[in-house]
Amino acid sequence: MEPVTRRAGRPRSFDPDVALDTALAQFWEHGYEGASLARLQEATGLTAPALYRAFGSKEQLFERAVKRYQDKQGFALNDRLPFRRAVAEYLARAAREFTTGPGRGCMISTGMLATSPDAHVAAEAVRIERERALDMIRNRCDDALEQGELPEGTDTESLARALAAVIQGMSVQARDGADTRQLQGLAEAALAVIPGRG
Amino acid sequence: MEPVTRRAGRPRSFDPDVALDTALAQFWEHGYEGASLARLQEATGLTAPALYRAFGSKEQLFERAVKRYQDKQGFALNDRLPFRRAVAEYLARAAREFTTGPGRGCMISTGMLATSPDAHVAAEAVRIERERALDMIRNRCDDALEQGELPEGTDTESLARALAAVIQGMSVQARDGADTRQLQGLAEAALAVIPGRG
DNA sequence: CTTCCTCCGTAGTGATCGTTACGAAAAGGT
DNA sequence: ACCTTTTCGTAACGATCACTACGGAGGAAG
Repeated sequence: MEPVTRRAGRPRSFDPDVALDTALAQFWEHGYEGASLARLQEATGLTAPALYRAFGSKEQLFERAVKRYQDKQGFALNDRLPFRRAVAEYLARAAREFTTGPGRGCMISTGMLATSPDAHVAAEAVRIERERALDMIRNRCDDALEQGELPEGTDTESLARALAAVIQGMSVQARDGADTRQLQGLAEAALAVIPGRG
Repeated sequence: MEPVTRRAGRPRSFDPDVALDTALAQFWEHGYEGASLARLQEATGLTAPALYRAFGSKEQLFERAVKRYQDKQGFALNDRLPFRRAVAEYLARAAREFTTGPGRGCMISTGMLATSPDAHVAAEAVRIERERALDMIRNRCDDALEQGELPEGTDTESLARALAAVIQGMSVQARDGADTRQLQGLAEAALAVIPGRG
């Protein structure tokens, strides 16, 4: 009697968990469509049939990867901390983890961003436009600071990035089905990022 | 002499500007990769060679569409308004326009989100996770309100959406190359959305 | 009318997509 | 030894991708 009861049949020649982690990294970095099966095969060192036997389909592999991502990287607002502290830690952790690890950003928030090779030029085009929008916001913040509309010492770079993030988040939520009223409420709440009497 | 000097050769049988608007709507709704050439052909009523003669390539068509989007839908922070008012109008306009028109959301912020048919299941998977994350945040906000950590009458739904938007925006900016320090600054600025003595 | 230029759409191109049929190989059970 | 069960990888599958060669049609110029 073996310590591990092994069912009949030829044993697997690879560890599915390792393969899943590798696939997760690919999905995280390149998005769902950007992580083609060819890429997944090369990254995992497995053949297509091996992946399909282990995970069923690309969709199911992605769903498994999302679950795995939540288990490893996911985190919630700390219930034991005061609310403000909990949010602060939450955002600080995001700032760290979005810029380290296998992929950049959050796999849930931007896991469907196409970054396949042939979408590279198009992705660059919109990235540049986002940069220009951020510059526009930052310049307006600088002007406001100069005109005394913002408290002295205001970090306009961070304020501009926060405002840009609000817009970008509104766009994500609009895609997810949020209606005008919900986004309007979001916008009014987000207005509080502007420092000063208000 | 004609009022409009027309160059030699067979004239175009369609209006490129109309075709561009139609293509823009497709890109806006389905993203770059999701708007396949077959889809663009069906939407515009043009053949593939016609599109290529007029715009060069799919990439160039997309870049033209992005420019057109900026011309039509793009807007800046109003320089003539007080800063806070300008931001308020900016966000309010976003709330309206992200939920109306040809596509949902902002084409610049989320124009690369894959929504092609075969990515639908995967997109739904991460959408559900975003919903769960939003629920988690909203519940924590409700708890905070009950415990007196937030001012009475606080709109927890809007506060939760604003916090979720910050995370989603951080993810976008991380993908765009923002570093940990920049995101940390963003996070600290965004912390001001939490109402109450701070 | 002929020539020239441009646009027209049919009918393909090769590449890549996700997926799988199938025969060989490697284990357990009897 | 033999059968069963499962995994192995080769070699495809049809569909779709972005893209284009090419012969014909429609206008302007000589």
